Amino acid sequence: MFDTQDMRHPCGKCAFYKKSVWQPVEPGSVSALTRGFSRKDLDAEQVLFFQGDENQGVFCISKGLIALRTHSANGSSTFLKLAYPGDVIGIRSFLSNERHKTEAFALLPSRVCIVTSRAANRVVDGNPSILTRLAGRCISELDDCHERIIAASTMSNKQRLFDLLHRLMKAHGERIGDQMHMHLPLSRSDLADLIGVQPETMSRLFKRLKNDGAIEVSGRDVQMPIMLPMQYLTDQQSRITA
Amino acid sequence: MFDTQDMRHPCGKCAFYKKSVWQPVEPGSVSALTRGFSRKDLDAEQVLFFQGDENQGVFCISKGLIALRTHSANGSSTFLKLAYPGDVIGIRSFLSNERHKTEAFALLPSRVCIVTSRAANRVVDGNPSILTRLAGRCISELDDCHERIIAASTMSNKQRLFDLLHRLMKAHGERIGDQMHMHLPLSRSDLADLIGVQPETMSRLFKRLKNDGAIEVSGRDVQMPIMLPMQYLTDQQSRITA
DNA sequence: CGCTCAATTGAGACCTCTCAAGACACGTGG
DNA sequence: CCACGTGTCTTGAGAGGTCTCAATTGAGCG
Repeated sequence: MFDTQDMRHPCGKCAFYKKSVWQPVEPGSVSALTRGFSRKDLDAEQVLFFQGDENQGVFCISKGLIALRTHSANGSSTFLKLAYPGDVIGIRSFLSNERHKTEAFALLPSRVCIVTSRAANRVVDGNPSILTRLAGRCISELDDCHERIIAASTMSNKQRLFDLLHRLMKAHGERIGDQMHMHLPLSRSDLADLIGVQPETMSRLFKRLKNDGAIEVSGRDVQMPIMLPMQYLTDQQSRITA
Repeated sequence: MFDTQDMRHPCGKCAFYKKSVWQPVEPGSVSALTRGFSRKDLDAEQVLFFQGDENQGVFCISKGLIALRTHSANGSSTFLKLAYPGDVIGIRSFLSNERHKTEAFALLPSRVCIVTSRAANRVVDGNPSILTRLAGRCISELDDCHERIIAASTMSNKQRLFDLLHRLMKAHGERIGDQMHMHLPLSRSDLADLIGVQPETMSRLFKRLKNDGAIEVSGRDVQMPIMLPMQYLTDQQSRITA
């Protein structure tokens, strides 16, 4: 058994300690981990690493919201992931020892915990089970990507936007009566890069959802009923609620 | 240094031995590997595993072409990957110990080498470096998925179909004069599931590429010039040829 | 007020979907 | 040999969705 809190372990005080990829480690690895460990606070809009940067370590999100996006040669950009507290980013670049293929920047004021690649390598060498957990995170990412590919080719953009808003609502929303309310952490054109449409189309998708009565919108404030109308339920959601 | 061929290792005779995820292993692990090792020949259309099956092991493709697809509740299906000789499939399900989320079936007569999950676990326990290589395969898959997500949101379907045909041509084509020729290993509706459009649209995309003079088509036989016209070059391709 | 940036709206071209009907190759049985 | 399925692929037509370019609105801010 391992403690769910351990003050000698740099992640000991973290709310995500139980699920940490750096836990459990042998007592001998804790000092190496501690030496290579640091925290960093990010303002909204601040960049954690750029596309093309060398890998400086593995980042675990402690607070806030980090977006991963890539810029293409033609000037367009695509959001690949929204990373929430507990998520680990930079694994791809760390394990493959390649430059970052994505840019990471904060959508909200955030805090990340950093383990330098050198320390991470040392800890992994001493604790192979860490690799299992890192691989597990890769698998989760892969599952997310697969879901997204499937969604992109089987669902309409309107549905996918609603799904996205629904997920954001679960993460950022608060209940007001029988409505859920949130302040969107993304601009319209960020949302467009997430769904894969042009900003103008995003604006029109919002309008259509509004006309359908599925959501209420005012700027970045969004409301939706707690009980979702049938036609907006994803298979997954309907399975859960059924 | 490790031999590129080792007759005691079950993969010793394989053309992909050098890149095998099961190599190098300690001599003591070879016997465990051998005990859990088998080969299987598949006819075209034959299924290797179904969506929802328990993981029976890790599969390495030795010959042929295996497609991974998922069937959704609404009846539509999506191709997630074409796996060529040297590729390893079933890693996701093996590492996460979950049921297969995809169906694997042969598009061409194929041969796969199978390591049972029990043997794979044993070998991994004794050789943590195997995990690094398995994780490396996950990373590659992740990169592929990211590329596909980016392509889906930045390129037209016509361009993406051309890219796909171009990649298939590199894998299956043969040169005839200044043209490349191939027999498509996939039906039109499989191609549609790969690009994410309806079969009718796939047919029309072919027609447009034909009208553009980019390809020549007759049934499943496709020809394209070795020198690609400028507007069909992907950024990646033009970087290579530049 | 005037500037700037984000967001919306309009118009027309183009693309994709759906449903339906035809074309084609390839079997099998008469 | 032909007629007749069967499954794949193609084509047509209309509705609806998306893109592009351009103009407009709206919200901060000096």
